[in-house]
Amino acid sequence: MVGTSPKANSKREDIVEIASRLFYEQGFGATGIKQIIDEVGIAKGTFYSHFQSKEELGLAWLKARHHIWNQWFEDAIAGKGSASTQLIATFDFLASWLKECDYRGCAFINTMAETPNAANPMRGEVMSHKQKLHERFQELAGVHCQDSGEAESVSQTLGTTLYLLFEGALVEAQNFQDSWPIDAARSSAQSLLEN
Amino acid sequence: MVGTSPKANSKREDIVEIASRLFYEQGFGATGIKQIIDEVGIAKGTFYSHFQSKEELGLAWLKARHHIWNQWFEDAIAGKGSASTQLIATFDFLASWLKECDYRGCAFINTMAETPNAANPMRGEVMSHKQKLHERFQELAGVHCQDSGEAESVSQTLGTTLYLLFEGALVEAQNFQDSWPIDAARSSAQSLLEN
DNA sequence: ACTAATTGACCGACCGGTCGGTTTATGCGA
DNA sequence: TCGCATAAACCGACCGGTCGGTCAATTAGT
Repeated sequence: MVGTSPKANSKREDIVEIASRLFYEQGFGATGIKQIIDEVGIAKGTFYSHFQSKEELGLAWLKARHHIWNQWFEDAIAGKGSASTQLIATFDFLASWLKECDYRGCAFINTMAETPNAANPMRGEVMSHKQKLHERFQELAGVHCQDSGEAESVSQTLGTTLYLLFEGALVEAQNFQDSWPIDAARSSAQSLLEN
Repeated sequence: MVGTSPKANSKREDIVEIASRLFYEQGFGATGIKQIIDEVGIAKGTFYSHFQSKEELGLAWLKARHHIWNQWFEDAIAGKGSASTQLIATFDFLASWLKECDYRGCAFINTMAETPNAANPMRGEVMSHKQKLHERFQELAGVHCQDSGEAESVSQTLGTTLYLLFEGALVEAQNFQDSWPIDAARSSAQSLLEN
């Protein structure tokens, strides 16, 4: 065989895939290496031949999570018509995603919560992820303001406000284990978007 | 002496006080009993004569935190004039509090993040705290709407929107380790309050 | 036969929690 | 005021288990 037939996951990918699920469901700190290697079906030493440390695996998790989550986000708003329709669709996406994950919340926010040390590299991944999401909201708001003839300065403010509502709804849905905050945020967003 | 002169803290209060600081700064899961008793200056057995378990101490922490934080909140908005002025003052309070705690964020949100098990009693404390804060925002919004002759149905929506902005700003200030989200939320709130 | 990958026993440190023993405080009869 | 019994508070060694991480030995692939 040249190159292994059905392109099975590499062992490193297996580790990241399984660790990602456990880190998200249980938290990074609460998940031990033992559980990860048991579920992957490898020995401790094999794991440490792929990763220098648990933290390196944590970084790989967050990097992968960033891409997967962004994909979900973009898929959910793609081809939804106008920018304002897309912005509203982000709240529908939020509701269906959080319901599916049983209101476990955002991997990045949860990780930041258990990472008080400013020097922890995982913090950088959180900030970078949120930075890009914020920019995406501003981009969508920018298109909306162009569509409706608003000033550019307004779009910055609007994008940030919608982003804060999105994040607020996300964390409150987790706190209350219910989607009512998302419904409320969606309504607020609708009011903000109709001039 | 009748009743011990300067009314020194009871040992149980000492434990809660010190544990509260450590739980908040480092996280509940990341803080060990050992560190708590060392800093209080008591032995393990003494601790377990005051608390059945670490979780019971965690509950005592959150209950105490609820009262202390509410006090901060109320003190910061008391005597600020109209309800709309008070609502804006909540964002000023948010900014000064988060700066003071070095953007460690909300003890309840952080605890929820590291508590995926739905049966964990600490979750109830989080939900109860946030429920009351949400109600407080709705109450303030209700007064504002009365002042400005708005309908009652609007005040519910307004209170929830401001609450979501408040919480969103709180968690994003933590993510970015900066107060710009609070400034942005304050501006949004101001727009929402001037009809 | 040689190399690369994999193994799991093992390391010291720490986890939450228990328990038998010791110290300290109190009450009381004399 | 003293001696003593009782009880409450406190102590820290110790429990089994888990933590992240290492490494010499073994296996598998070529």
